[in-house]
Amino acid sequence: MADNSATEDRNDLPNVPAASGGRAADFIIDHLERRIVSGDLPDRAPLPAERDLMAEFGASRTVVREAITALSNRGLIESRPRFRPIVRKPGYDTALNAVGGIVRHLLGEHGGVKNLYESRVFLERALVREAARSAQKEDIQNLKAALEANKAAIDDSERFYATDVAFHGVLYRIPRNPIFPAIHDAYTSWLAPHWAKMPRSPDRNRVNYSSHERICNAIIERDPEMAEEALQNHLKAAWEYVRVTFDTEKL
Amino acid sequence: MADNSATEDRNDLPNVPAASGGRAADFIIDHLERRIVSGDLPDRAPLPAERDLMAEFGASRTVVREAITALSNRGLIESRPRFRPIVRKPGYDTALNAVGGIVRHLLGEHGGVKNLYESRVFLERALVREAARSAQKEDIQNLKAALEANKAAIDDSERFYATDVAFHGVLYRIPRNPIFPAIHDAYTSWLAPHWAKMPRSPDRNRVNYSSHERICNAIIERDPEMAEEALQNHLKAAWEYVRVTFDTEKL
DNA sequence: CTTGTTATTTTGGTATGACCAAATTAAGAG
DNA sequence: CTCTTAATTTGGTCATACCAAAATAACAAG
Repeated sequence: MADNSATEDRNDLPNVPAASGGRAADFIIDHLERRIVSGDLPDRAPLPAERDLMAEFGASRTVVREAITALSNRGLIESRPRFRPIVRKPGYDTALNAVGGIVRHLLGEHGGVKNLYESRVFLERALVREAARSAQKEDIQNLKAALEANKAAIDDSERFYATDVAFHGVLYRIPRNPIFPAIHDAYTSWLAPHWAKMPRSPDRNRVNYSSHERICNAIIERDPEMAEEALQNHLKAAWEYVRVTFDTEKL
Repeated sequence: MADNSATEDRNDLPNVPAASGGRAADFIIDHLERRIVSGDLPDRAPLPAERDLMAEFGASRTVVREAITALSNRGLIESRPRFRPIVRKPGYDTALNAVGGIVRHLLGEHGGVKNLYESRVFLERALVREAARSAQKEDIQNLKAALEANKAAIDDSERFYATDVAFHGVLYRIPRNPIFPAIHDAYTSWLAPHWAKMPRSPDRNRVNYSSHERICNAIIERDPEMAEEALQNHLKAAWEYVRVTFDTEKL
């Protein structure tokens, strides 16, 4: 029943005005985007079926489909191959996640990994400095707890890695700016493939743990300079370990 | 002439194996992605026509099109409405550019702008500190030049803004890590809409200029502490000016 | 032979309608 | 009330057709 009316509707109800420029999909994209961020389409809710959307917008499936893939690529919806797309309200993590693909490529060339890692060192140096300057009781608490967990995992390299990441994660949470934890997640996920190839051992873990301890102490003693130096040494040492895992190529 | 052969070909030449999972477009996406990063499809070259691509991959236009939009959303190709898509070899800038859409939304809610701005302040504090510690002659030179240009533009608020941005940009280039300039571009473009609404005047410019001068001097004198403080004051003052432009909403 | 104009042909944007296979849901058996 | 099994949605893909804007070829004028 909607078949013949479609061609007619276009003249009467320009539901999808060929918005700015001429792409009809853009209109749908915009509209859905708005409905998602406004919460009208709740997080984790399934997106309306494509056929429903084409009815709602008076557009062809082609266009609806295009809109959906666009939203998907932007991280606003999550679409597994044959399943109904799921609405994903964007967060800082989603944003950084969206660039994952490109970053992965960038890491493949030049000093990609090195650049990324150095930026991380740079940021964390500032973070520990900030921590030493203004960490709250709660932060110190978290730091100590993370350190403790780290210590307890020295003999289990896999668990050690997790607690290692968690320890650094505490640092990113101290400024209480949600952007930083998101960045931390991005760093760990992007660098993970390389870190995975790094040789691990209880011995090595012990060294890392003591570095963490040093950093933690410097923060507790409110010594930014020492904290920064401790962290820099820590990460520089770590770099030497990963570097060898891909020295076959350009470093 | 190609009409009837199409259906036949599918049985003989499965050019597009329903790759991993089931999305045919993924295959094309992967393939093109590879050809782009490998330089086979040179930067700024026009992408082959959709009809050619469907011939090459033995896929329908629908699929080819989907692949193209995906690549476009990932920032690997640039597609203006009715024009031939242009290949864009991804750089760090492309990556950050790809998240622009999401970020713009995040800025709309909560303390979005504040979070972003604070992260910027945080980063730049570290940058000036680093500059004071290890700026090279060339960097100082650039800094001075940028400062000079900034001074000369005090009476032209528009040009002043440009030179202001440029001055800060020099800071991001000092660590010689291409990630930082990209971040700078991202910051300025994301915050631009708010900055544009900020009241400007030669008086205000003069104040900003002298802040820049103070920062520059601290760097030249190799005083990280002073440089950091000068920058922090500078950006904090700027914040007060932008804050009023959107105090109607939640700050 | 360059430059400006006007047909032609490409090419991107959109719409239809049709299939298939996997998902989802409804119906029926145990 | 659970477990199967049919019936129906729904996403993925294809083929085809049109239109309008772009790109290009053809051609006229200076």
